[in-house]
Amino acid sequence: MSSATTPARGRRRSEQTRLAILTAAYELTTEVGYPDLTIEGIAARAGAGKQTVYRWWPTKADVLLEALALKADLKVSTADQGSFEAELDAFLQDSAALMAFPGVAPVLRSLMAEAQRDADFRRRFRDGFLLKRRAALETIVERAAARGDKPDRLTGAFAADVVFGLIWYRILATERLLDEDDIAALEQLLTEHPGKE
Amino acid sequence: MSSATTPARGRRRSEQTRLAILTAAYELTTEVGYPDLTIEGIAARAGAGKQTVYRWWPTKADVLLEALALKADLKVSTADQGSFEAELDAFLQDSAALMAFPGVAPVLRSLMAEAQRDADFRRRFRDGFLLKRRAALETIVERAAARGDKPDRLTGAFAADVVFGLIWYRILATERLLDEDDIAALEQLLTEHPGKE
DNA sequence: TCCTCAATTCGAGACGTTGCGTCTCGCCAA
DNA sequence: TTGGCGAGACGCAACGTCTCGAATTGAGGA
Repeated sequence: MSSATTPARGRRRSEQTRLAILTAAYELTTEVGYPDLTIEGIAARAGAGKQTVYRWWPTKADVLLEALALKADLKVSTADQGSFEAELDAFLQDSAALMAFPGVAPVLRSLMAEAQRDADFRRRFRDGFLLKRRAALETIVERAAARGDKPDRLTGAFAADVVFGLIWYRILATERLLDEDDIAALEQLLTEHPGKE
Repeated sequence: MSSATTPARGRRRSEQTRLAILTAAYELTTEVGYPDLTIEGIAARAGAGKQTVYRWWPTKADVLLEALALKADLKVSTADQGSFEAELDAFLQDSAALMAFPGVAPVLRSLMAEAQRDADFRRRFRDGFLLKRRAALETIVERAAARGDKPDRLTGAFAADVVFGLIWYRILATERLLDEDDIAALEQLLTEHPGKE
């Protein structure tokens, strides 16, 4: 069960080929679009065999998911900024910047679309991407609660639904990215203290 | 440009076949799932020829979009209820009921996914479905503004982004439907009057 | 130390299958 | 006479699997 039981005999996986495949997938998506992205095309562009791709990734969506993590730095700011408002702002700024990174929005659209079609990928996408993003935001809300900084009746889960709901709805249903006004409106909505002040 | 210029010569379109195709598409989607839904399968189930389907709908997604309108009553409550809160509640209750209607959530998932892949369908889906839903909610916000009932700094567009963002994020990224607690939390979020009270 | 063998990945591409969207046919209704 | 109808043949494209010989790596014997 441990790695010690598998001394890794035989030829090792080529890291160079792995990177070539991920890069080819990302570039091809921006060039021809996700529907016309094929495993065959990825392999050809990367100078690899089809079997090499199929050996390591179950679907083209999984290739793209890993390529996204490679291309765009997916770490989000969850550092303690002293106040709920400051941390929420940092998180939203990071998210907006990520969305604005070239090619990211189309790739996210494609991955979410694929997650609706393929139940297995849906699980991998949720565990490997969506839930990680949620966890980051919920950490901020929990810290605010411990700090006594959190608006009443606001739960981490609901805050995540609202924030990611807005972000994803913008990506999927509109063509608009998050701008400063959106971030300001969202912060105002979530940081109000009803019944106080 | 008017219908008078087309005296409708030749055999008329069969309404019976149209309904059979829409019903077959809706049922097949719930049975085999959207990815395995094919025009050939729809035609076979409906006892129609492939060409009959292709003649009237450009893609299977368009068939399903029309089938959705047929199966689930898509009208939303925009009647004047006297207050912003009452109208928002009625709208959210209607939306939650629609989502809970058998087969609606999977169909909505499929249509949104298809809209990410096909730019032409994307436009039809937006104009024929998404924007109509938005307009209904924005009507409510505008009436509240005229009534002096609207929270400060809340715009119809932003309210629509938040509400539909939450609904769609729930459909696409989670498996949870809107429940009463969600509706209550959303209403509280949107009806607070910061700086007043 | 050196050699041989098994294990594993690699690039390349052949293969059968599937569903696509178009086209054609004869029939039928307005 | 015009155009929708059911039925299905047709060529095309991409799928995912399989096979091939070469390259790389570790294990174990000489």
